Formats: sequence, C-alpha cells, structure tokens
Amino acid sequence: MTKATIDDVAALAGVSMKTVSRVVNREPNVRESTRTRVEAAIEQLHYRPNPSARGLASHRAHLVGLIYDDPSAYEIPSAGYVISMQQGTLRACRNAHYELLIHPCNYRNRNLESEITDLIEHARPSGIILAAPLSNIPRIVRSIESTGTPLVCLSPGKPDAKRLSVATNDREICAEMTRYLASLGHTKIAFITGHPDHKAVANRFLGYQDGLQQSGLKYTEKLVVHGDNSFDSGVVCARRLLGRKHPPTAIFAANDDMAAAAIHVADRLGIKVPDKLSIAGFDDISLARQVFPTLTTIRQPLSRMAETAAHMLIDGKRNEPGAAASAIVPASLQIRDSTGPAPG
Amino acid sequence: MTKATIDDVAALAGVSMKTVSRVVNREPNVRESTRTRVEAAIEQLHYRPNPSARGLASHRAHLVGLIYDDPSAYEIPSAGYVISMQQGTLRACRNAHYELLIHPCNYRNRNLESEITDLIEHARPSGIILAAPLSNIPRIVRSIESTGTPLVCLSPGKPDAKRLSVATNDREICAEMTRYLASLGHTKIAFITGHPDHKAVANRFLGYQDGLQQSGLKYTEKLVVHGDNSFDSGVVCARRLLGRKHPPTAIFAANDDMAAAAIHVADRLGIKVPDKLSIAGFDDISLARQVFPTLTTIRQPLSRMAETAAHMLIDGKRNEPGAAASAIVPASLQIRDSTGPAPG
DNA sequence: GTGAAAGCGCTAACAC
DNA sequence: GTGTTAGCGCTTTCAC
Repeated sequence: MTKATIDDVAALAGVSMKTVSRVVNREPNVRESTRTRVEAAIEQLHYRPNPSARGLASHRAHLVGLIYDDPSAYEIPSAGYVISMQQGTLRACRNAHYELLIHPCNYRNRNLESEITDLIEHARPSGIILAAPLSNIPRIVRSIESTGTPLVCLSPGKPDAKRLSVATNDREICAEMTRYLASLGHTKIAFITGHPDHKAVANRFLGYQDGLQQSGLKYTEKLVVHGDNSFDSGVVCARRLLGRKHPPTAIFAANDDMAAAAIHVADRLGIKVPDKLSIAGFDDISLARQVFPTLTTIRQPLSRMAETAAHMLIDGKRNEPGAAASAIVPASLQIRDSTGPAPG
Repeated sequence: MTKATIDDVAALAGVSMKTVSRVVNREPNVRESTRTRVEAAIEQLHYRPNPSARGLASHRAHLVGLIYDDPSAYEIPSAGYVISMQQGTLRACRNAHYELLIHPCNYRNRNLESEITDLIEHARPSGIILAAPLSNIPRIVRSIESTGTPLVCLSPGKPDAKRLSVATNDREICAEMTRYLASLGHTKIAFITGHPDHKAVANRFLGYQDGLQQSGLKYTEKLVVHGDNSFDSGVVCARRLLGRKHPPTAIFAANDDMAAAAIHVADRLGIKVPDKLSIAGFDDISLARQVFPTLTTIRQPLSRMAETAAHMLIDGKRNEPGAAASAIVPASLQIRDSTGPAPG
C-alpha cells in the first residue's frame, strides 16, 4: 500500500482535488457537509500532504524558522533556553503539520543579515521566530522584514505596535517578587542588576523599583550594585553588599547565576540563608535546584512563549494583514528555600 | 532579480538541465571541463537548488533527521547534549546543503515506533541519526531500519558490524583517567557507578577496572559504590565512601553530577579537595566549571560524533551499500582543580 | 558523456 | 461552493 495522494482523497470523497486542498488548508468556501466528507476520506486513507509538493507549488515551505543566538555547547542557561523554545515551537508545528527549521547563529557575526536573508530565500519558511537578544537588534529585525516573511519577535526590548511579538511580564513579576520579599518583613532589599545590553533584564530592575514603591519602601541607589549576569560578577556584587556595616537582609539578583553566587558568598561569610539573608534570582535554570539552599526564583514561560509565537505565524495567514499584535505570557514565582522571614 | 533556477544555469553554461543536475549532485559521467563550466555558472548566478522541487522529484527530501530522547526543559545535562548534537549535525548539513529535522521524543512512549515511522514516511529524510539511549533499544532501531532509511546510531550499547554507528572511547578514556589518578600517587581509587540501563555508562566502569590493572593496582569491590547518575545518589555514595575508617584518596564518578555531589560532601565533612581527596567526573557539563574547586572530568566529543554521523549519511549514498562502518571519536581528559597528588 | 521528455503532488488563477 | 487547467523546479528514465 503506497502513500495516499490528494487525488486518492478526492476520488474517495467524490470531490475535486481543489476541494480537498481547501479542506486541508482550512480555506473558506467549502460546505460543511462536504468538509466532513473530505475529512472522513483523509482519515480513512491516512492522508497527509506532501510537504515538498506543497512547497513547490506555493513557493513557500510549510515550516517555521527559529533563529537564535548560538550557545556554545554545554553552556548554561543558553542550552536550556534553546531547548525550551524548540519544544514550544514544535508543539505548535506538530498540530498544524508544519516543520521546524532551527538556525542557531552568532550574533557577533558581521554577515549575519545576509546569512539570515539567504536562509529565508532558500528555505522559504512561512514565518520566522526571532529570539532575544537578536530580537533587540534593529538591523536584524529589519533585514528579516525586508524579505516580506512574517516575523514574531521573542522578548523584544520594548513593545512595538507595528510588529508581532511575544514577551513575558518581566517588570510586573519582579515587582511581585519584591513585594513578596517585603511581605516577609524585609525592608533593606538589595538588587543586583544584569547585563546592560539585554533590555528585558533592564525591565527587571524597573520591576524591583515598582515593587519597593508598592510595598511602601524607599528606593535607594545604595542598595543597587551592577553585575553582568555572570556568576563571577555576582560574587563581586554580593561581597560588596554583604561586607557593609549594615548589610541588606534580602538580595534580589537579575538572574540565577548571580543569585547562586550570592548564596556562595553568604556561605563563605558564615551568613545563614535564609535565616539571616534571603536571596532570590530570575530564570529558574537547573542550578537553582542544585544549590543549597535551593533558590527562590522566577520562571520564564519560554516554551509557551515560543508556542504562542509559532501559532501567530501559522494561524496568522488568515488574519487581517495589519493586525500586528503582541502577546504577553506571564511568568511565575518559584518559591524555594533561599527566602524566608526577615531576621530579628 | 528573481532566484536562479537550474534552467538559468544550464543556459549560461551552455549545457542541458540534466548536466547541471549531475554536477550539483556530484554524479559521475560529467567531463571535467564541463563540470568546471557549470560550477562557474552556478557561482555566478548564486544558484542553489530548490529543496521542495528536489524533494518532490526524487521522493526524498534532502534532510537529516535527528531523533533523541526529549529532555524536560531546563534539565541538565540533557539540554547541553542535545544542543551539542544539533550543532554537530548542522555543521555537516550546511556544507552539503541539507536541512536538519529535529525530533525530540519520549522514550517511554508506547507508540514511539509508529511515531517515528510516520515521521520518516512524511518527511522522507535522506537518513536518520538516532541518539542514545534510543540507539540502545532494538525495537526502535529495527523499526527505522524497516523503512529502508539509512540510519546511524550514536553511542549504541555494543558495536554491531551490520550497522552504521558513531561512538566514543568511553572505556579507554576512563582507563586513562584512572591511570592519571594512579600517576598522582593514589592507590585507593574509588568508583561511583552510574545508571545500570545506560550501556555506555557501564563501559566507564570497565575502563576504571582496566586502568587499575594497567597501573598495577588491585581491583576490589570495596571501592565501588552504585549510584544512578543523579546528584542525590552521588551524595549517598560519597558519604558511604568518606565515612569509612580508611577512606579512599581519590573518587572517580561515572558522571559529573555525582562527582559534584562528592565535592559537596567532602566540603561538608571538612575534607580538602584536592589536598586530601581527588575527585574526577565524566561529561564536562557546565556545572563542572561552576563548582569549587573546578572539576577534573572527561569531555565527550558529542558535537563531533553527530557531525561524523551526518557525514556518513550525506556522503554514504555514494558508498557501497554493504559498507557498514562504525567510527570512534575519541574523548579527552579535562584536567582542572579537583585532582592533585595523593596526600602524605 | 550528454540531452529530451515526462511527471513528482500540490496550489494558483480563474472559470463556472 | 466547486472544478479545471497550468505549472512550480527538479529528478528520473531512456535515448543517443
């Protein structure tokens, strides 16, 4: 038994090829009863459209391109991020019979724009999902847009009404974490900022400030130190904060690596966590559950974000063209053992 | 300027379409001078074959399928492994103008065989790379083989002369690590075994025994404890080893998670690493460089292995059909700070 | 060694 | 609402 083609389905359902095509592609102008009959035939023959034939005839492959900055192998948290995004995109693709084309690339590459436009012209994806931090680079975004391929940006720095994007509520969730720390009785809550280039990371800092205000606490620069997202920078920052005469009783770091570093420093200094010091991070990388005590942090819904993005692309063809939209998928607090009531 | 087609190239080179096709596909029966001329035309027009047209005409997409067990997001070391394999496969694919189709799946899924054969029938890849531990499951391997699609197994449990495979020298490199520890003066070298299901992990244990023998040390069961690859099991094993009257001066764990656990336990017990105790792992996950002291370990060349596998598939079409082969890509020792001369 | 013709399985454009 | 007719750009088959 050889594979069923669209003709076989058409013959079985007693309609033309084109009607089958309409049903498969969810196009309008098919009577409900006809649609049902065609669907039954598809089911019976286990018909699935041939992607190559589709691609050839439509000048557009039924695939979604996922473009992201290439993590060096074994690097964390990048690897976890990438896998999450792939998983989310694949979930959306599988239901819709789309394939996923992954394209890791180096954001320092000078020819990145032509590399990406080449990819698009060659593979002709139905749409592109562009992950942060690439989605923060205007020349990359513009070069993709110039090909006319639908684009969804993941975590773009600032929302842009003219573009499709999916983001999380960095700022709000950081405010929530800050309020949570305040609710535990902490009044001196320090913040370790992240790499200044990453716009979403800057939003985390704003959320911290919001949270202080919402809790009736004063924001002061003295409680802010500047890291660069690395574990090492976290060590330096935590030492600076904890070496003071009146150290903070809570430290909120803009990512988990720096938060883990703070736990490490506290341990060296003999400061008990969470009894004397509460520590919170952001990202929920696997390290968060491997440190002792386990780290209270914020989980970004990366997989859901990517899934949402893929759906925008796949379903988007039937939307009005001008209907730019940005979706927000909320992050969530992961309360673990590194936070507790303020001492005293 | 629209994209060049095979006709454009043929016209420019003054040959037929078919000859261009022969050149592009590296088929025989083209005079050298003709080939050169065609290649020049290809270059000049920036011609790249349309994958959809190719796939449609040849009943076979120019793509490589990479099938692996799905890590839950944020799980390490799976994420790092997957990224490495993807990177290696992509390197090979890009040069040859193949695409990569990734297929994470759940190895506990009952319908896995039909899921995979469906995938193959619909996407029609030129070949499949099957990663461990899936490559250790005979019914999966056989179901792929039954579709007639070329298959390369990554780290199959035992080499099989009838199949294509790529593996690393687990056993030899573990013997080398053991000899290295012995060369530092250690005579009581303990081993923490890994999960019994993973065949490659069992080879590591054999390598440990080889290494002892090669160093003139006696193997004794007393120095072996059984873990399951998890950090927690490593804690239990390390406690058992270090709680003895005459503890070992070196611990070699079958993976990095358990080795990191050993470092953790030693720290709690006040045993200085590497002064009083040397610790070695296997995998070189990113945690290996995040623990203190940094972990001496073994790096598996996963990315190279996947690249080799992809090349076997892509180039293999021109080989003799019966030419099964298995490649070995050697692993390497990563000497860091957790190992040192034996005390005393 | 090289070329001509046929057709892969689908969608686009338009007719009805 | 539905069907008809052309191709999409390549590989296959077979002729030379």
